[in-house]
Amino acid sequence: MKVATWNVNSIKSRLQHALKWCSVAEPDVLCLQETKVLDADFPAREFAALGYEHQALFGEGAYNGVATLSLHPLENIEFNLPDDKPDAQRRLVAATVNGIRIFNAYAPHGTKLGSDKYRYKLDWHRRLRKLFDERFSTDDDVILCGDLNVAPHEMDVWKPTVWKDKLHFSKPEREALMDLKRWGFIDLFRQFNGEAKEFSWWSVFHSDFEKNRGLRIDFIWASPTLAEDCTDCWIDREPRTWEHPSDHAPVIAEFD
DNA sequence: ATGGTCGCGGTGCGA
Repeated sequence: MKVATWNVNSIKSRLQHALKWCSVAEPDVLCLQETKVLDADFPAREFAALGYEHQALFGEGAYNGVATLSLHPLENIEFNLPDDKPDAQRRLVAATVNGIRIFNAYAPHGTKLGSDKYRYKLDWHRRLRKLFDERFSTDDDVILCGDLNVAPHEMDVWKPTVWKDKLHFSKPEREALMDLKRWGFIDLFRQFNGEAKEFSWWSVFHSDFEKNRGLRIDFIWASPTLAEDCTDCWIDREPRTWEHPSDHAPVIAEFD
């Protein structure tokens, strides 16, 4: 089984990229972030035509939004964090596929260090950790994937001296991300790629991708026993080279 | 070293 995550930065703008990539990469489950579309306007038929007829949609009009698309049935679909209000930004959808509980997350950006939105970001990571503490054991088969908007280590940043104390790499953000991971998650990309400097995001400015000035902020994390069943995990930079790309590249994990 | 780009929606803001 293949699980993929991709921040598409508007599914309406990226539909042809997403369909093309799906038909080649053939993920069983595709977790999308920043869909930026109401559920009623999501291009559901286009994905169903490729076999992704099981869909958990959780979108807004212009911002945020997540969607989990699957070749296999999605069970027990849940939205957002337990203590989120009904009108909270739509950033999280969970579903069970083949016995695996998959959380598809779009963490807050944070906007600016020290801002209210920055504090909301740190608190969002904390509340997500709480969800796993309260609801799951590390013996369960759990995946947390998506755009977590923080680069954990220096090797996940193109130039750590430039990014020190910057949004996405500040100490409080890295600590919040590490605390979430310490629930028991294994970073599947790192399980197979050692200290490789590979990135999943480059700014929208073309020169940053051309010069490979990126960050690794998109992840597929798995609980320990599930991580043992993972045979590979990689970042596919190809769609980032296509015309009018998302600023993010997809990440894929394969399981036995 | 600086400034550079999109998406949304119909102007400037968020990323």
